[in-house]
Amino acid sequence: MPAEKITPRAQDFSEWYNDVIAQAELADHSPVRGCMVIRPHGYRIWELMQGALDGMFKATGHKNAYFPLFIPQSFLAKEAEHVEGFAKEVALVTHTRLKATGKAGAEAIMVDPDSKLEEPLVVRPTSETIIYAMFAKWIQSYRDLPVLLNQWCNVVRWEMRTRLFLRTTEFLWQEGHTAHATEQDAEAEARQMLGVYRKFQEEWVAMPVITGAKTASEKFAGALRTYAVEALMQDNKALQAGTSHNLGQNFARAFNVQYQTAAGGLDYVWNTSWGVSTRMIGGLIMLHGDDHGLVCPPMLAPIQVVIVPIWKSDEEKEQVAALATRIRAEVAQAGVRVELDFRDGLKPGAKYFEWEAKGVPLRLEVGPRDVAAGQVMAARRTGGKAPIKLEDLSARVAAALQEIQLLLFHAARERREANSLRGVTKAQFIDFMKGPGGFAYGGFCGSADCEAEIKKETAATIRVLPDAEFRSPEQPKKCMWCGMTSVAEAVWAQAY
RNA sequence: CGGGGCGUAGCGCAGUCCGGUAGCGCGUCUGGUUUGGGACCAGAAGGUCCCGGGUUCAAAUCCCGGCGCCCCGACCA
Repeated sequence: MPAEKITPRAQDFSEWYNDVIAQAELADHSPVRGCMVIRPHGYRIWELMQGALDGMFKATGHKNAYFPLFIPQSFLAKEAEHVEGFAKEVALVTHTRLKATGKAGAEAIMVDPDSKLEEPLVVRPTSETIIYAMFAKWIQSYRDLPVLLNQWCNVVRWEMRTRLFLRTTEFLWQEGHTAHATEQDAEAEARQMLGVYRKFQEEWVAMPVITGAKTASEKFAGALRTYAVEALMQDNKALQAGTSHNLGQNFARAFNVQYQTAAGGLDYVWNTSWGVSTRMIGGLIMLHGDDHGLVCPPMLAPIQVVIVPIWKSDEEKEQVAALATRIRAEVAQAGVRVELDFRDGLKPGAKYFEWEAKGVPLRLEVGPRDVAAGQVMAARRTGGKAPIKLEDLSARVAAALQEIQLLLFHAARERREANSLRGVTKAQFIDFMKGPGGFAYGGFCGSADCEAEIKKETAATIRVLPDAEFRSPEQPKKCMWCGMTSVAEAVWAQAY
């Protein structure tokens, strides 16, 4: 049965979101403020994301490495914009020991004042500084370039307000860091990785994205230019699902990452950094979920197919078990992540609801009638139920999964387009942001003041200055807000 | 950090205004009957009522002070 899509833009959406996470057993709030416990089912989604992305990074010539969790406080101070961007949200290690006080309860232990560090250590909010400090040691010659590294790790940002997956105090991510001889090389790398993110999100997450550049006020602290992929959620708020930065020579100067050029001169390297995080899981939930719970795109579904056996008598149970076991083996053999739910004492309907809440894309029901007819009943999480003949079962299952994957992508893209408004005027823009919301395309004068005023009045920000492919056929001449000459088309939305 | 809501059994909640035996639903356990869209009957287990003080013969309930969680705002991936 096709589920009604959830109510957009209400507080209901937040409640629904938390409920999906709970019902699907993805994550929990931890006893530590703002932190998240990712449960096995949720973590499996992350592992699948990691596997896919890691393969794409390696295919583009990158290698994995690991850098420390702790960064000397002084490192953070070396790049002026970077300090400003992160200083107000870092966790610090200032002491290295506790000591017993002899008192009872919570006071039984205290920070040992004698263990105070001379220089506090910052728990990494991102690793540019420590990585470029190392690059300075590793890079001497143009022959050492490019350096193309990635690391999978956790980072900590002490945000005021948190939300499972979307903005947690600690989160898991991947951060790529590269060094290049020329600006062109760095620009090409930043662009290439943005393309990798786009491909991953479209093909794996079934998440249509808009690519483009951030304005000065939205760019990464310390970057020359920031590019981003932006998606539209079902409540018509935008989610920044990944970023790629051309850092220019800003960090190279701050950390003295110099190399000898082929011509014999000395020059600073050009850096890029790029990252995606567990936030993408939040995006997946908000993009595809419905009133029945999570809808996992097959490519990232921890369980792609669940087999639910149905029986009455012992004799039927035996026959059904034989068939269910056989088809599990057959489907698993074809590389599909499949689970056979043979729990006794639960009615089939109860199992359906449970697996739907967990987002399993395809359910195969196997009962006495199917045994007799030489078929199984296949119910799609996206709606529709039809028998599948046992011949070619695994091929048909694979085809169904592929269709579901594509259907999710196309449905999401249609929703995005239906909630996009092009060539907006100021009045339309205000109504749009007060009302349904979505992506608003319009002319932008390039002024940060104008940008700030729009944000203040409508809570909308420029998500990207879209790449050519996403721009409107007719380019705006005037800023939709102030009426001055437009320097670029911009896409606005209220955002997570 | 500002505004709002909340904290009682594993989960969801009632009880708090107006102090007087700790309750309900779901889940769990036992037994039986069930099983093609959330099963039913019978029985059972399960609690520092967030923490610390105070008032009172008596506090989940009233008073004071903490802590934590959720939602909205500012900030952010």
